[in-house]
Amino acid sequence: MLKIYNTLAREKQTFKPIVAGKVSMYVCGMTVYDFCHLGHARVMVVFDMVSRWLRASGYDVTYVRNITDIDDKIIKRANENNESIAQLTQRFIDAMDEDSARLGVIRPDIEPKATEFVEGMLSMIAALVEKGFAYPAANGDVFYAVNKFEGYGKLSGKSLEDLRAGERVEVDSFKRDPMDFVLWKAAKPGEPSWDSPWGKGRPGWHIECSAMSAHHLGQHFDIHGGGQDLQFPHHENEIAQSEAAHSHDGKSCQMVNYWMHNGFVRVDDEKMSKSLGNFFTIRTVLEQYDAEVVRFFILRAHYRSPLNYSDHHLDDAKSALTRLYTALRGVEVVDGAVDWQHPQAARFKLAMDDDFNTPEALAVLFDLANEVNRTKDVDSLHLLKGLAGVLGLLQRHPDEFLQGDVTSELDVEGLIQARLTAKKNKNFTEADAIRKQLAEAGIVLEDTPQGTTWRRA
RNA sequence: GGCGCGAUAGCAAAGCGGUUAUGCCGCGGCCUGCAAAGCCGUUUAGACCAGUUCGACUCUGGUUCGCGCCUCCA
Repeated sequence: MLKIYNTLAREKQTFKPIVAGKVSMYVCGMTVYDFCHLGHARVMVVFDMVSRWLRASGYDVTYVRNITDIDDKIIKRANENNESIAQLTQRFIDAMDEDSARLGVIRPDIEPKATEFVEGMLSMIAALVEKGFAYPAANGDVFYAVNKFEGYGKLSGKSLEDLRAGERVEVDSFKRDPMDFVLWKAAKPGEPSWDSPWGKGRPGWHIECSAMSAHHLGQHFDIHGGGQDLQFPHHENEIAQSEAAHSHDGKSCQMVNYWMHNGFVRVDDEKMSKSLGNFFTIRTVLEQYDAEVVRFFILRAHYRSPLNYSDHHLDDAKSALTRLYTALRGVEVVDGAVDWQHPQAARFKLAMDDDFNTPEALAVLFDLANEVNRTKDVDSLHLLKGLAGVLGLLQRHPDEFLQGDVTSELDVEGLIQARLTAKKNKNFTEADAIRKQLAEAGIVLEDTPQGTTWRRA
């Protein structure tokens, strides 16, 4: 039985889908004005893992991840670059697709773009105004009146009084309450805009997710995910918008049953973020590390824990993954269904069902690798590959992983043959010299009863 | 200031009220011409102070430290 830590309840809860056998899941995706960094990689990989596990558990999953393709930063960046907004966003959507594919992320079923849903947002804003949850201001903006929504703060555990007392509440004279947030922004000269009952403008950030999730998954759906930093205000505001807009006779209806938030990627114990400037883009990291190593690195920590990024940790992950691939080397693995009756598969399932405990699930993989290395047991071998596949790992040919990123000018096979000849002639000095030469090129030789193989260091 | 999360061996990271986590690194052994890989064994744990308990890394309270949200953020 799957248990999920629900931010809304602040505890693990048994997962019960709204419709038996089906799961509707919405995850907040990227604002596409720059390359994705490792923090984005974590969201993509974590919720990819979640959707894979739900599917492996037999659920029919509809996974929606949005693309924010209109906002202040996009407009600013497009102006700076002297390119159109459409050009800019498409460029970074393509880059994002490329990065996520390399990380082994299966594309979400639906990837709606904000600009394609402005109409839906406008009708939702209209409903909010009509029901008294929102008001047009004198400057042409439309604001959400937080004090009209009873449950405001229930996700993030904040109270309006505490929020108002905070030091960093923005002052905006057009708001009735400093905590009110914008649903519709009046267009400034030169900005892209859409017509609306309140004049030309563009949507606020939060409304897009409310409109798109309702359109694709309905007013009430199972799982909503995103980074921890979206908990407040973004997700709090989504709830306020959706539950108020969809309310009937003054009774609000629940938007989401399970809220999931993944932890941050950190650098030197600080959150990796754009504003701090301490971010590493996915593509930069992939210049140095195999994408599967990065995926493994992410899944190695529990999704809610902080994850420190450093070369040392990536090196460590690489060594660990090498161990798993080494166990698969030189043996035929026919892909087949996982036998969930197997004790180790049962252990894996128990771990994954416990709020997606991937570190424990990976420990099962290592125990299986040990079993394979010891006994060459075929069931363990298939299970190792099968279970790893559920996590999107270990699906390449071992040699591709173990030898893949070596680009050597040397004739590796020729040198291996020369060394074997030298060995046969007991000329160990020569044999060791060849091995040293290869080692300096980053190639490690391994003599086995079946012959000599090599891998990159 | 308000709210929340965390502190596990050299590094990373889980479960668990009593029994080997796991990976990397180190050490010893087996294997090997020597290595590598693998196998076997092994050294390093549970921030601090109380309490509950026959027994706590695991539960409770406090202290200290770290991090996050309260502003755009995955």
